[in-house]
Amino acid sequence: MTASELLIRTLMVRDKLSAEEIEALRALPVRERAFGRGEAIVEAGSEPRESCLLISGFAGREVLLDDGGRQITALHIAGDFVDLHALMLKVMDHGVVALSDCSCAFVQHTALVQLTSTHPHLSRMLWLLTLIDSAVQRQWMTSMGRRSALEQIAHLICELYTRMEIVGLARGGQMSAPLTQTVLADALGLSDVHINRTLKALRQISSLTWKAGVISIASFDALAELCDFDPGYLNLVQRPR
Amino acid sequence: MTASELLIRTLMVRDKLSAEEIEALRALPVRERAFGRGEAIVEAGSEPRESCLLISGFAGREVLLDDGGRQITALHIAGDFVDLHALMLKVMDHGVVALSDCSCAFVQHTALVQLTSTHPHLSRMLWLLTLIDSAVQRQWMTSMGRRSALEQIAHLICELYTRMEIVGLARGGQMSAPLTQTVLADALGLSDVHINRTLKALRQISSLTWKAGVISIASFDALAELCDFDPGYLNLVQRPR
DNA sequence: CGTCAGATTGATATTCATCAAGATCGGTGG
DNA sequence: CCACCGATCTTGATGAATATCAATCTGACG
Repeated sequence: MTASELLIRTLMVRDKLSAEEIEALRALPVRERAFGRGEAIVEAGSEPRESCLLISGFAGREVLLDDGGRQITALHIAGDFVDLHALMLKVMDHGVVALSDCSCAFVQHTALVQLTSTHPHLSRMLWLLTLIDSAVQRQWMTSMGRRSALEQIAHLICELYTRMEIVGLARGGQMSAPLTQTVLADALGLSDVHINRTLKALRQISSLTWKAGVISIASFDALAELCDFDPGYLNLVQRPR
Repeated sequence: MTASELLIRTLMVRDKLSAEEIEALRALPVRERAFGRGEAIVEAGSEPRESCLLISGFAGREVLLDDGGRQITALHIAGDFVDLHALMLKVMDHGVVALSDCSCAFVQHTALVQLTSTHPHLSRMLWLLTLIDSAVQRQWMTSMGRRSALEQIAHLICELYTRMEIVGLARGGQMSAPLTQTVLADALGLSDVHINRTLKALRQISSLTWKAGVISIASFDALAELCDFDPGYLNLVQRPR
């Protein structure tokens, strides 16, 4: 699927778009580029002149520390407008990295600013996307601060599954998730060893499988129950915005 | 200071505003209201029709869990447009609570939407404010996941001091911070007992004082050094946005 | 067959939570 | 003015959660 169609679909999950708006999105000029796993898509400290929409693969935002530690603050999947932030922030306070092989579409900031000027509603919709990112961050913080490692992992899996399902990348309790346990550790703020052990425990109590980059969930509801997952924060409802 | 002047100042830290834009902001109709400490400013699950700008006092965003736990995901001070999120998200996935006595200004969503339609640049500036919130969240996540409790507290103090200084509420190493240790614990994802002990350690190694709601920092630089604080993420620079 | 990244496991140390008990302090009613 | 009260801060003792260090195991792949 092309970048604009992906974006249109992502937006239409949250609100109706007029034919004219859809046209405007289709008219956005994009430059496509592939990244290998581990490659930096946007460097921390840089000042990008374009924003990146993820067409396929997994990407993450990361903050790196002096001592070599890193915190992944967000995971992104196909259809996510990964780097709208740079549009307003100008200087990247974090990096975006490919967690699997990725295909990206870049849109010039000038084109996006133009779009926000001529289409206030689309402007709000893009704003909305970043606000949903914020809501996801709130849930991650809640997990890190107040949920057990087990619940934390379960919650992340529920979130990922829900998001993947929306874009047609998950179904029947199965989804591809080519994430290393170390990546998971950096995302959840835990050590990789602890992730390994907790994952083992989770497999045992919830008949869940995570092998060769594929997660299989026996019962999503049971998993959601376990970690008190409520998808409301993902804003998967059409509403005038 | 009035709500609009506060907002104008907050925005002008990040970009220049035209006289006409300043006029438009001044013309925003606001309704003011006071809240006592502990009072809910915006209820989780509600669907506000107006957004809240903090005129004075401290407020927090909080996510509550089944088991009675809570995670505070953001702290807000005078000048912060606390609840722009509701403008797009419609349903609150979290609550906003007064952490001290607060004075708030509410702006109707209809007025804000109107503003975003007629003033694309102001629209982007409001968007920017929420993106800065996001950047702050990233730092908090980094602290929670990868910094020690000591560094985490130090980092929060550095951030708060920097933000307070901008709006003229801190100077000479002193600022008012009427926050309970329990509030701090809920914000950092730690237990209140642990906060107490770590705070004691921090007082000893960095000649810092926190008494009767007033924080005194002997050397900001030393504190910043301790936790690797870099204010870049707060976007305290004027730039065309 | 060797290599390498990732997963797994064991042993041990550290950090942090929990439970319980004072201590401090501002406010309040008598 | 004083006794009391509740909220907050403080401290100690103990246990659970998690990190760290060090091997070993597995599987893909040249």
